[in-house]
Amino acid sequence: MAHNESAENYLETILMLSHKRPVVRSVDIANELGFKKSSVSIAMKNLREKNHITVTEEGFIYLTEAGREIAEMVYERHEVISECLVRLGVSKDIADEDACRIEHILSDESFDAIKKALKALDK
Amino acid sequence: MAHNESAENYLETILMLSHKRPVVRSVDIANELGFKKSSVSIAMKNLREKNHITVTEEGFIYLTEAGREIAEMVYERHEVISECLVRLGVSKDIADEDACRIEHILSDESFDAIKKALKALDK
DNA sequence: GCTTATAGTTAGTATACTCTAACTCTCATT
DNA sequence: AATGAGAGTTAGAGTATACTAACTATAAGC
Repeated sequence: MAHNESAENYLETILMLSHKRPVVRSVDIANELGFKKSSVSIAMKNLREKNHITVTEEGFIYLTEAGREIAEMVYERHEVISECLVRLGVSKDIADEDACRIEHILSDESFDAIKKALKALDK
Repeated sequence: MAHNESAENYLETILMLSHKRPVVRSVDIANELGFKKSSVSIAMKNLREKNHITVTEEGFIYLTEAGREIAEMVYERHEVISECLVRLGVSKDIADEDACRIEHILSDESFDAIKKALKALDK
């Protein structure tokens, strides 16, 4: 993974918020992540320029195909890593915090290995 | 863990190199990490100011008590995380690379859980 | 003694990311 | 109409980290 940690995190947050609400605005992202709206504004500008999101006149934010792909990949990583830690006895909260950081830096190979191990446990 | 990722990495590298060679110099660290010597020079200055290393007149670098403690903690994390990934089927090289990044951001709780799980496997 | 290689330092640059502060725009209520 | 809340933007600052380029100092070889 390239070092788009910040961008990946924003995309993931947009995806998560879009599951919870009808529309997602900059201010919702700022609240969710605990960032200032100016920071989010700049981040959204960058995501727009990379064609990872589109923003309507009303300020509603939508993922593009490319953006959604990244967001869903990161989200899946989050779920798998968090689940793995919880299985090892880590509390849900801490597992989520750790997953939030690890999801961006883990190699594909390691991710696949963890995913496979979890699947094997489910059988 | 505070965000001393870079400093932690330098300390860990000094510890590793000190296992392989009689003395450790800035240039050895630069070669090991693939950084420019100017970057290492600045990093060593910071570590000196934090009393994590001492540097002799000849330019030999030694960990202080405080520095060694951090280095050994990070090193142990590296070993445990890498071992965990290898057990899941990840190649040694990739496991090492991933461990290098995860070791700085994993919570104590998750680290302990992984360590415990590995120990249980060894029995 | 002079040249070259090796090691270290410093100054200034670049990137990524977030922050504060100040501004605009729109809408609702008085 | 005027005030004020909510949302978004921009400019400028600050931190962390590594880089290039230019410099110093020391040691080795000719």
